[in-house]
Amino acid sequence: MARPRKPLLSRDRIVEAASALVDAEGLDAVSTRRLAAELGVSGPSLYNHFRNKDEILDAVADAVSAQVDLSMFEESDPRDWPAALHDWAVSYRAALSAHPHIVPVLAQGPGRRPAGLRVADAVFGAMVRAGWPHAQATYIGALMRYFITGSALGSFARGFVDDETAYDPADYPHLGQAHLLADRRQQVDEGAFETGLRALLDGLALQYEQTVATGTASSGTAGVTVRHSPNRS
Amino acid sequence: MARPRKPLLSRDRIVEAASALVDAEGLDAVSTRRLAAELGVSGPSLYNHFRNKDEILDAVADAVSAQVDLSMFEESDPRDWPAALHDWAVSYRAALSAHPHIVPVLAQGPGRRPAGLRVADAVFGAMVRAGWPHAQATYIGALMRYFITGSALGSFARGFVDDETAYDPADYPHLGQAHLLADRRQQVDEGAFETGLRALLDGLALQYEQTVATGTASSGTAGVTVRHSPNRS
DNA sequence: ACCTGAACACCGTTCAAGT
DNA sequence: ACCTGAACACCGTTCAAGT
Repeated sequence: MARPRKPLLSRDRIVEAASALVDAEGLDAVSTRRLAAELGVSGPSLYNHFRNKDEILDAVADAVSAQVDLSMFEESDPRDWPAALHDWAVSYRAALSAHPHIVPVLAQGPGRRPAGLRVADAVFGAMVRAGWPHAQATYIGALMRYFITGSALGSFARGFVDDETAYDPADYPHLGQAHLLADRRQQVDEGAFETGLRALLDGLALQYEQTVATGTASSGTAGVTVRHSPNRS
Repeated sequence: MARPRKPLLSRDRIVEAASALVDAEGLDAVSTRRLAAELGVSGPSLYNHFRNKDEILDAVADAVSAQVDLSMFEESDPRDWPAALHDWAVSYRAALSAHPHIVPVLAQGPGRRPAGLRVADAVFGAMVRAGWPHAQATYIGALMRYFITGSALGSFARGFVDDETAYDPADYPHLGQAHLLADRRQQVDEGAFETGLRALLDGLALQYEQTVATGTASSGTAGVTVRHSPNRS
């Protein structure tokens, strides 16, 4: 069985199998031999479709980026940019949370990945339409990505170990044992993400008021359009 | 030379050599054999001092965390918490930027790493002293870490490739070629970090006013103590 | 206690050979 | 064009042996 008349592999099939493997067993479980076996071929076959293993993992990461919803940037009023950013951030985080093991790859800059670049491009375009100067629009895309990928990667939930004896209260007087319970940790992640996202958007709205809204054709000067509730408690 | 009378290795010596190797050639360059060779011993010797390779990399990451300045949380007025958070964030980012290759390890939650936990503990304690409820103080420590590690990890500067043909303007209409120049990229990282940090702190100050300052013994109700300049442009 | 060499079960990648 | 087995130069880790 040297060359079959119909190709056994395709880039899509490889990415699909790699994604499943990453999700099920983590990044370390992906070896070219193991992945090939999962696809019923021998190891070197993969090199007919990808230049190397890193390119496969990049494609897996990009498939996740492709699932990020970008529709809010086209559909809504450009002046609702905080609401659009909010919804986008939530969708982005949801996509990453569904595939936590690939986040380390995805977090390392957009690189050459098309879907990652498409995301960056959409945010930038929407911020420019909202009236932000080009430089600031770029910053916003970057800083939002920092926060979102950082939260998906450095989650409290994954960071701690389920061994209570590992954290001596004498060493960390403020880190109560309560933080170390598994379900409490997930609460921390949710709360920290929501709190941080709200702060980020409120802070950006403040900068918008001070630099963009004043002196442009923008309708009202006060309150901008902070759609997301500024405080929920 | 089976066992020398004076040990050839120590945890510190191993961590030092591993740090140097990571900084010079990246994470992939660190193999137990290579690291051992650098130290003048054979591969398996390392296992007398660390349980496995991951523990070595954890120790390298923790050594970076240990360089983060925490003095601002003890020295300054607790009500100056935004200024303290700001200075801490800058110091944290500087420490990570000096050792970019280990950030992926460090970003994956504080885990068992003592210095990482000490950082989390210091921030939490300072926020509680500033009057934040325990839950919010935890969130602040987590969300700041998200942003800082995210910015160190997903930097624009490292994310792009120095091959102009890789980015067809037809595919990404808003991503101007100017963004793709190496020095421009570093500007983006700096600007995005500063803009994001300012937004984060402004937004948190807003939440502080609305939830903490009102109804407590806090001195003034308006303005809190936003030391960092709210706008520099 | 702390180092060694040998060994085990793996890796990523290249390449000539097959159709 | 697309798959194969063989081969190369590596891995992380275990373990008996040495002092």
